Amino acid sequence: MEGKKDMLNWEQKTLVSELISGLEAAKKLQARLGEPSSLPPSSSSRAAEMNEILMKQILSSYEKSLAIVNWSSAPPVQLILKAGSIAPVTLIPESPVSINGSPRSEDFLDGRGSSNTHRQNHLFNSKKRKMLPKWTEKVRMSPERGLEGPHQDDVYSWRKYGQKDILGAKFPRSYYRCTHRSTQNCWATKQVQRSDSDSTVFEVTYRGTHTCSRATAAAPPPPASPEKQDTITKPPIAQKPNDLLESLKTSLTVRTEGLDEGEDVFSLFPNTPPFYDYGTPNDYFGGLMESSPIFDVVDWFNPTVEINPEFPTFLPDSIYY
DNA sequence: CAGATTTGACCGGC
DNA sequence: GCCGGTCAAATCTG
Repeated sequence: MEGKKDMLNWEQKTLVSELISGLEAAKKLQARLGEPSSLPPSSSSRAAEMNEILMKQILSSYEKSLAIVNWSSAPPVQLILKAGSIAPVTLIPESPVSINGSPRSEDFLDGRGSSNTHRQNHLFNSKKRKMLPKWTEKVRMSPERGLEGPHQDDVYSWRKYGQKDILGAKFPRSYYRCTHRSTQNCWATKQVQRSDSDSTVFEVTYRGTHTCSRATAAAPPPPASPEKQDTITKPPIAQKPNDLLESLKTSLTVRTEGLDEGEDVFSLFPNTPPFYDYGTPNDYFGGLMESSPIFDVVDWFNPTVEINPEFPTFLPDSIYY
C-alpha cells in the first residue's frame, strides 16, 4: 500500500516534471515562432534547428507523460493527433499494465541450452517487459506527403530481432528493440506491422519507453533494415520528396542520401526521444517543400498551420477516456 | 572486426 | 496444437 503510494508519487512527479518541461520548451518555441524573422538569413537554418530541438523536446515530454498516464491508469487513452497538413494519427494505448507477466515462466534453461545466467536474466527481463506500457500508433504514408505521424523517434536506434508472419495478416510483423538494451538496460521495443487493409498504413506498437540516454545513440545511423519490403520503416528524414515518393510507391523503402543506397528503409518508430539529435530535416528538403514531407511535426506547433497553435490542447483535447 | 539483420527454432499462453 | 514473441547462430555490411 505504501509502495503504491510511492509509486504514484513518483509517477506524478515525473509526469509533472515532464509536463513542465514540455510546457517550457513549448513556450520558447512559441516565442521563437512568434518572433518576426529578425534573424539574418544565415542563422535561419540554425533557428530552424533550434525549433526542431524544442519541438522534439516537447513531443518527448508529452509522450512520456502519456506513457506514464497510460501505465498508471487503467482507462484507455486515445490520443488523436490532428494537424493541418498531417493526416490523423492514432495512438491507441493497449493494455496499460494489466497483463501480469512471465512470458516464459520459470525456465532456467531452454532447449537452446543457453547459460543459466542468461536465462535468469531473461526471465527477469521478461517479467519486467510485460509490465511496460504499451500503445499502438497508426502511421499512414501517402505519396504526397510521405509518412505522417508522430515518428519523432528516428532518433532512436532500433535493432531488429525478429520477423514473423502473422496469421491472417498479409504482411509479416517485425520486431525491434532498442539497440542499447544491453548496454543501458533500455527495454523499449516496438513491433511494426503493415496494415493489410491499407498498405499505406503501418501499425507500430511500442512497449516501454526509452530509458537509454540517446546521447550515445547519437549518430543518425540508418538503423534501418535492408530487409525486405515487409519491414517497413519510415524514412528517417529522407531526402528529396521525389525520392521519397518513388520509394513509397515501390516498396516503402527509402534511401537516405548520405547512405550508400542499400535499402535504407525508414524506421517509423517513434518513441520518446529524450532529446533531439538528428540533423536538420529542413535542410534535407530545402526549398522543395515548405515543411518536411514526412515529418510535419513542426507544423503541429506552427501557428500558421491549421492546427491549434496551443500545443497543450494537443494533448488534453485529444485524449478521450 | 564490430555491429546489425536474417531466419529457423524454441517457449509460453491460450 | 497453434500462434505470437523472442532468442541466437549464421550471415551480412561498412
